[in-house]
Amino acid sequence: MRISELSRRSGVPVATIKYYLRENLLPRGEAVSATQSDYTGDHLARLRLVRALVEVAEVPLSRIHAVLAAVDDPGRELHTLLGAAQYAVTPQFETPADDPVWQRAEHRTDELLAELDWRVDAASPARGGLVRAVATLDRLGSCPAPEMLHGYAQAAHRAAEWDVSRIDPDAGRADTVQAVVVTSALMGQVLTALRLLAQEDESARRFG
Amino acid sequence: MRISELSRRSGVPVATIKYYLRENLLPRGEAVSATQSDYTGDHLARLRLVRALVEVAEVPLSRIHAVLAAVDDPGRELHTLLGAAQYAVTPQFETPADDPVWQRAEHRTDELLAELDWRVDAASPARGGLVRAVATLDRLGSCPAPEMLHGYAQAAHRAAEWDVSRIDPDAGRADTVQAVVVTSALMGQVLTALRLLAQEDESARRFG
DNA sequence: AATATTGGAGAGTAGTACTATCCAATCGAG
DNA sequence: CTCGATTGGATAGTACTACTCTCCAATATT
Repeated sequence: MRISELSRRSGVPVATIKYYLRENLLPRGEAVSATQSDYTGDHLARLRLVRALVEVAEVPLSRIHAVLAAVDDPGRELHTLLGAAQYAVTPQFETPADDPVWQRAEHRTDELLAELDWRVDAASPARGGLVRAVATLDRLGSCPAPEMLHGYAQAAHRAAEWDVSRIDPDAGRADTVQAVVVTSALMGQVLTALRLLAQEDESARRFG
Repeated sequence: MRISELSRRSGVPVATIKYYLRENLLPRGEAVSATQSDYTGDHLARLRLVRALVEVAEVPLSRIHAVLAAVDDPGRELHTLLGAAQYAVTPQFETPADDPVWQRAEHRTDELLAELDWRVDAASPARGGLVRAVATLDRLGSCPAPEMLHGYAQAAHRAAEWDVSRIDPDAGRADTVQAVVVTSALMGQVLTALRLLAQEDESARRFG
């Protein structure tokens, strides 16, 4: 298909598609002539993936690069892909060196992970994000109780079981890889939205 | 305290504090003279709240305005505050009019909410976010199974119970209000991070 | 032959969140 | 009391992201 059809079928303006081509977020179509390239269904699927990550998961383009590199790397093992997808969609930040609040949060986090017996990388961006959130809550005087963190961890574990059970290692690689990325990013939005709705319901039952 | 001390104690540059004063994200200190104002502990707490929402919860300043308006409204009832906090921290977007995928997602969402017997506002931004995420998953060919959505909903409900149980209606109003906002925004980050860590653990156990 | 589309490149734009500079008033150490 | 530092207030400038627009020559379509 030509670029105008790709635009029509995806709903993405031609100018934006050209921008993605320049930024290597979308591979070039096969050149048919000096003024025409042929785009395939794969291009359409890739474009939809990029738009889903940009619009819905709100992943910055710079990190979508990393996601796509992982998706396109044929040598990547399945169990490292999830880590790469997570790494790419998780915001990065620098950790303060000598902050007593931070160190306390780090200690509480590691204690929690040890009690749960979760095998996670100490350098995982998700661990950093958890430490930061706990430290921030602490600083605001709303430090969550250990039981609350455990309750949350159980809820998170339940969701994660569904996520991982969804991965079919025997399916075609390209499909699996995209499913992992999509699950990681978009099911997170689903969980967030469901939590807010559950809050609304629970609050109405108790106080409404 | 003076502005320099407020800056030192919060870690926020003086120029940024001045910017927040201009943008009405922070109330002005009491004027002592033409070149000096007095800032209190309340200013420090407010500043920390704004920074937590900006840095950790990644709420845009425009929406922090709405959060603070809800926090500062003395006539606001408790059970409407959570809604306002949610509304403020949830990204807005326009819904497509005639999109069969969207309508299917909307139908599936309402069915789920009906089965769960959750009493939620049909105009809730969280409901819109859920519909959008489901529609996007569908469009990418990874539409979640109803059982998976139910599993996620149970996980979300478990987290929400902790959130709501944390609200003490008898505590001082200002504290309660801030706790609600903080819980809504920052515990969401905690849940997200815990889900990613649980994925890492679960994936290691199954495939690692 | 006339009109439209394409690939490609470059510059321009809109929005967000600061950050820097300037100024006159005033504060504070010596 | 003097003189450098600080403050409130205003204005302008910056860095970054994600597009969006314009232009061109080479095709493609009618």
